Amino acid sequence: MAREAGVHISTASRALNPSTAFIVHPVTVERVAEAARKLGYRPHPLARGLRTNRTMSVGVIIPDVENPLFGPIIAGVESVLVEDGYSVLIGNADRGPNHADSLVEDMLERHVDGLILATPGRVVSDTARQAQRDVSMVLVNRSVDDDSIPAIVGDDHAGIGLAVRHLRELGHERIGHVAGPEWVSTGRGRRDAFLAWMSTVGLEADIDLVEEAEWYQVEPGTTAALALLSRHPDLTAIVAANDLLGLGCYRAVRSLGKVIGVDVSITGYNDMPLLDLMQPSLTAVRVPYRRMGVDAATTLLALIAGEDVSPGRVLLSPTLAIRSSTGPPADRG
Amino acid sequence: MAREAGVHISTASRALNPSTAFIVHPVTVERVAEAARKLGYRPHPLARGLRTNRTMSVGVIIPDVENPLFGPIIAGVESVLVEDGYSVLIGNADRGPNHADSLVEDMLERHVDGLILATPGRVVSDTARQAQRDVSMVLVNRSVDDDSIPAIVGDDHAGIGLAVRHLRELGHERIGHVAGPEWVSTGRGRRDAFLAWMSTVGLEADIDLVEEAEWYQVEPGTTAALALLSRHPDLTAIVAANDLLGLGCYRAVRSLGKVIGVDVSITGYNDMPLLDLMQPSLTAVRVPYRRMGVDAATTLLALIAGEDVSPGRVLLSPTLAIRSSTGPPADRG
DNA sequence: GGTTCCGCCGCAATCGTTTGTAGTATCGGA
DNA sequence: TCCGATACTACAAACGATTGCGGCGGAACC
Repeated sequence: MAREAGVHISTASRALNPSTAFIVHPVTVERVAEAARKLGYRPHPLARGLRTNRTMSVGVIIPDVENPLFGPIIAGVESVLVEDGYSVLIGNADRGPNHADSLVEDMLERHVDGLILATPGRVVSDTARQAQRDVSMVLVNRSVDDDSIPAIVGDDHAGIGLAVRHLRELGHERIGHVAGPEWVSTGRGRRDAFLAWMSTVGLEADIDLVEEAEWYQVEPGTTAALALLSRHPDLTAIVAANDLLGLGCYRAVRSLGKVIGVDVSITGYNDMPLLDLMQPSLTAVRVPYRRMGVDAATTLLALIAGEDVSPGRVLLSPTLAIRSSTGPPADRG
Repeated sequence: MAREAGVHISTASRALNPSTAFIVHPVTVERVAEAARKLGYRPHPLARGLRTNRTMSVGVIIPDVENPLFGPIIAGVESVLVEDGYSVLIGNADRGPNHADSLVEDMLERHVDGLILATPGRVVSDTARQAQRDVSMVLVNRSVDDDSIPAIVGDDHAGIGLAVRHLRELGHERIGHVAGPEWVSTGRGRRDAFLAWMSTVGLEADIDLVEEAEWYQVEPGTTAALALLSRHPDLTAIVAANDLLGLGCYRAVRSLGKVIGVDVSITGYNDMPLLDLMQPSLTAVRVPYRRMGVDAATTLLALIAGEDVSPGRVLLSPTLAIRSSTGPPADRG
């Protein structure tokens, strides 16, 4: 130990710890620091954690690590936590609905100092709810209906507004919506936002203009778009609740012999990578996912530090990446 | 503690530990187990780790978490490690070349039981090299020139072979290669494989048929493809060292007024998501990344368990996803 | 009946820190 | 000279587990 090297025993601990260093003589501090440097001394995190009851680690639970969406969130979270000396434990909840709960329990057993949940759903399990008593917790990219847990989410209302207004400004009047599943927070939120914005821009807010896809994937998107277009053959634009659904709309529109961006404009949501390389490139609402991770980590640190954080949800403003899947409606011949 | 609840002191420890349970009377074991269950007792991992010198955690260092390529690797690693009670600490080395080293040091300070490195480069830093003394270590998706560290990598030779043979069977005879940077292990490896396979299938293995892109991105791909096609206007097919490079070739080919899959066939490498939705969809060599993660974690566990693992590299066989960017060469008019 | 052996359990040290408390030296004031 | 305050520093008890070793009982053997 550095203690042997320098001179004395546990004085070294105080000397090395900035918040207690004032107790020990400056000269001694320097001597200890020197010895520590020379010996390459590193405090043992386990011993320290055992005593202080902190592990300097936080758990991040992701519904599906393979989904490119979560990369930026993880990166954002990691970037700020590492800065403060925390480590990031990741949990991949891809084994069904209650897998997330078991991961939460694992994390609690490991005595993480905080927890960041990105699992979907509009309600949180009892496990998670009571975990909140034991550990600081922040939600990211999802929220709970009663806002009892701090959440960092994209502003879906604003995002859908960007899409709807963009289409309206291009001249579209018959706009439909391919929605995500209702039980997912983003599914219902974006649908409601769509209807609200339709009337805001002076169009008919008819629930019949909405078709719910079974899941956020290409196939269900095609199915939903076909259903929507058969009910309303005169639609000139579709707002999709998700990029993959938007790409699903591509297929539907093509199978009807129409041209994307001319006969029917399409917008996506999230702006995942490679959309700009599609033919045509997909106009999409861009959600600041990295920022989301950064903010989640920041509020988590605040919570851990004991600062009181308002439990509500923080909305991050999206932007619109305008590409070639949207254009003015074709003249009706 | 469960000890108070059950009956006695540290006998509980033995009773709960399967490998020492035989020392204590079966009846006592059951009583302890019962008490532990009732009290919801959980051993404190820090206390245990302090004594046993194991943290039951492993570090995974990724060059860029935002790259969709690494999602499956992480998922694979996580899936097997969690099974054995390990936690996964992730480190995102996106802050330049020596960031990975500092992450390795962080991990060592945390006393991880093992380390999985996915950082690129054909050589490993001194830091990493000497870290190998302190901790079990496995490389994934990269290897070192001297094979001194166990590595799980895709079989690039076989993969390029799939692409070249596929094109050859379609009838192509003038095939070029857009290579990755030489300093990256995959860059050089795939280039060498390309040249080797060209002569294997009875074509001219001319280094002049290879153009090196500056980096694995779309833009450099376009640049390289343009250079290649201006040198060899008669090429009917291009093997790209990477999907993004392949997509870069799309632009180059189009800008020359040629049709992809007809005038010029193109193959990618990695088979990242969404390639099937491109127009045309990109034929690509598919690398089993999840499997790669699984195997890396498995060998790491073997290393940790003290079994001796051959330090060489394990090659995972790729497959070929044939899509519409490749087709028989157009008849020369 | 006494000795040995064996199965089972408890004692106490240990891992490497943090931290409350006690101790020591130095100095100034009376 | 003695006392008290001040300014450090050392002592030792935690934190919660694992583990070598010694003890204690009963059974078996002579």
